[in-house]
Parts: sequence; structure tokens; C-alpha cells
Amino acid sequence: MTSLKSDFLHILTERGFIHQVTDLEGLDAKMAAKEKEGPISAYIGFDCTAPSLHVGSLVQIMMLRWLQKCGHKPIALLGGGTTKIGDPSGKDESRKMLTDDDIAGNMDGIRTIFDQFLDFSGDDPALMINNQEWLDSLEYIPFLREIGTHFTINRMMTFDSVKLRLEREQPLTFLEFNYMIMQAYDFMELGKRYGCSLQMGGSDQWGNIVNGMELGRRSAGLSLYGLTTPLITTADGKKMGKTAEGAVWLNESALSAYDYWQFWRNTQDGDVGRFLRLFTDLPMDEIKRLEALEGAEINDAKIILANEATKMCRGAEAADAANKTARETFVQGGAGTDLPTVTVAAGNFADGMSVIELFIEAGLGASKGEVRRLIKGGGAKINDVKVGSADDTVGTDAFAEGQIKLSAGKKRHALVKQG
RNA sequence: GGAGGGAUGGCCGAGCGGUUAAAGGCGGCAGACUGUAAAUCUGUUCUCAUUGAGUACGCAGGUUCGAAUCCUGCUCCCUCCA
Repeated sequence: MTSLKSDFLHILTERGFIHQVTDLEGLDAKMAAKEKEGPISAYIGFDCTAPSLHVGSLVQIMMLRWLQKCGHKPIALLGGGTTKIGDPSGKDESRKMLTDDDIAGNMDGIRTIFDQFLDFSGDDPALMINNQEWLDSLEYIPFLREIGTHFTINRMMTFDSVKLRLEREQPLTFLEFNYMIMQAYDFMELGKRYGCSLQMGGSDQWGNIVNGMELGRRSAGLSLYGLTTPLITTADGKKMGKTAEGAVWLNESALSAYDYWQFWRNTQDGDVGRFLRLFTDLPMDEIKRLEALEGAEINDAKIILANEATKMCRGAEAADAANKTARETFVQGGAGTDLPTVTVAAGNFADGMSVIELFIEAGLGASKGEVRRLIKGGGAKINDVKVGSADDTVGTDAFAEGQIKLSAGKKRHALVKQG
């Protein structure tokens, strides 16, 4: 293993963040020379395609976090401009067009995430920049003459994002074809305006990053670096962070802290060490201790992972509450206070409310048929008592301490209150 | 422009006049086993309803007692030829 001189690259390597680097030694030397030459700025771009980011972006966010911890300057680039184009990388079909309002709304949601992970105050704050700043005002002909001459179609056709579409005979619009040029332009602009010399991103961004470096060099004489992270998969080879309900969102409004905590708590054994390295700030010797745990003891490591990850994203209070609820629910077999709660009008219970409807109200079933099946399979419980028949009803007497606990299987629970 | 092939449930993919709410696989959900893990095994997987009904096999019509299956038109996609 090469000995890296800079803290940042040393940590990233040790924790498994690095997939490819354009010039590892050069970048290392530059970062290690921080005292003499000053810290370096690095950026990662995030498009505003949804009102929240999900755990798929968490690796990138953690890198920015480490960058700041190591005394360098992280730039979170929000793609207010590029989102209007849509990144074709790794996608079979083009996304539907987002309106300016959608994008602005999404950006507001995403901003709050970075506030959690990065420090934007103090002497050496992180930066959050919107590439709309320079992209919106581009003029077509001057842009083509200045930038367009540095790109050949021949070359662009060889990039995976383009090749994939063409091979599958899926349409790639001219609009999307321009995405990589916009991203390259971003890198160059950040280099010129903010002295940014490193772009990081997921492994699928390699081509785009390299393009930006070349453009920066040719057009502005900048010396730029690129670094990518591996695609994070689970131990059984699936893409991380995709569940049946959809993505694991970072924003509270898109996914409750309890569910976020549960996501990490349910990490597979084989992923615990890797995830602790990537998604927590815990020191390495602590992580080594935790991942050495075996059998049921590894659950302790998972709880720590869940606590740490939730704390970072949602705050210590939310993490504690989620942890407490999980303990009350799973260890003590009771009803944790942080479980999803629905309020049903008291009148419904006077004559007894249908179990089926109650489960649907509580979000534990999408249709009556689904709840029937759940009951038939023995997975539905009310106050931890198995529901015997789909015809059962629930009356006021079921309320213990003012609430009813509904369970669908072992993991999905909800509370019902009357109001 | 010419000649063929295709569009099926969340996805992949059989079916090619009735016994087809549609094989099989994946995914999902639940049960068993466990450690709120993985693997495995079992059940389940359109909607509504108390044996029943309504929708559904690209879209619109037609033939037939009866169509995902046959015919006509339309839309989209693929392959080959010019």
C-alpha cells in the first residue's frame, strides 16, 4: 500500500471511498502541502431531481464532510442548471422534464441536508453553489465557439452514458447529449471562480469528470484532479438503499427518523464494517472492534451504526428517539412512542371498526385484499394479539393507555389514537 | 420507401379460440428457523364482495355462444433489404 501523505486521501483510502483517482500522487502531494500552499477546494455535483437526496448520495456527502474535517474546502454544487437538462448516465430512458418551479422546490429540500452534514459558518465555511449562476446566462454561439471546439463527437460517442443508449437503441436527445459538456463546463467555472481543483463523484461520473479536467486544461490552463467512489452495493450484490417502499431518503419529510434508523439497523452482517467506515465518523480502531463481533453480538454494532448514521443526518435527539422506540418495540415487545401514529375519529370505534379498514388507515396495507391476506397468513396483530378473522372489529375497549398498537409482521408497526 | 417480427400482470417471460385472473422466474408481503441479519423452507402476490362480481394481455373496432389468442384500422418498437 502506498503511503499517502495527506490526511484526506489517507482516510478515504482506509475507509473504502476510493475507486479511481486521476493522479493519486499528484493530488496527495498537493493536499499534503496544505500548510504552504493552502487548502484545496473540491466539489461534488448534485442534481435536483427530487426534493431530497437518498442514501445513494451519502457516500459523496461523507467525502465532502471528511474534506472539511481535514481542513480543506468542500463545495456542494447544486445542479439548478444541469437538472434542466437531465443526466443520461446509467439511465435507459430520459427523465421527464422538470419545471423551474419543481427544481427550485427540490433544491430547497436538498439544501437542508447539507446543512446537517457540513459546516457553512465559521472562518472556513463549506460552500453551496448553484450552477444556474453561470449556465443560465450562456449564449449559444459564443459558447459553441469557446467550448464546443474542445469536444469531438467521436469522443463523446465513446462515453458509456452515450454508448449505452445507442447500443440499446434507446433515443438520446440532443438535450441530454449536452449534459456532459455542461458538467465539464461546471468544473472549469468552479476552477476559475473558486479555485476548485478537484471533482469527486460516483464511479459513473468518471467520464464526465475527465471531460471537465480536459476542458479546464485546454480552455483555461487549469490543473485539475478527479476522484470517484465505488458503487456501493450490499453484501448480496444489490444496489444499496433501494427498498420496496422506494429510496431511503435523507430528508425527514420524505422518510421518518425511525424508518431511517431502522434501515441502518437492518444492515446485513457482511456490510456492517464497510458501512461503519463509509457512513460514520467513528475512529477506525472502534470500527475494527465492532466489525469483529460475531453472532448475535453484531447487533450491537448495527445499533451503533444506526445511531451514528441517524445522528449525523437527523440530529442526536432524533437518533435517540428512534433508538428508544426500537428498543421499546423490539426488545420489550411494547409500543414505542416514535412509531408512526394515525388518529382515527373516536366515533368509528363506538360500534366497532373493521380491522381491515383500520390497517389501511394506519398505512399497513394498500388494499383490503392485501390486509385480508396478511390476516390469513397470521401476520396481523392488534396489541400483540394475532387477528383471527378478517371480519373482526375493534371497539373502544381495545385502547390500552389511549392507543392501539397494530403490527403487520414483525417489523412494521403503527399506533392508532382516537380523536 | 420495401419485406418480416413484436407490444402480456411491478419486471422478465410462456400462452396463440373455451378447463386462462393468465405457466415459470425475479421482485414484494407474510409464516417457520434465527440475532429486527443472511441463507433456506412454506404460503401468498389485480380490485371489490359472506360460495360471487368487476376490471385486465399496446389503442379502437369486428367475427364468434365464447378471444390475450382470429380479422380490420391505428400507435409505438425491433430485424433485414434499398
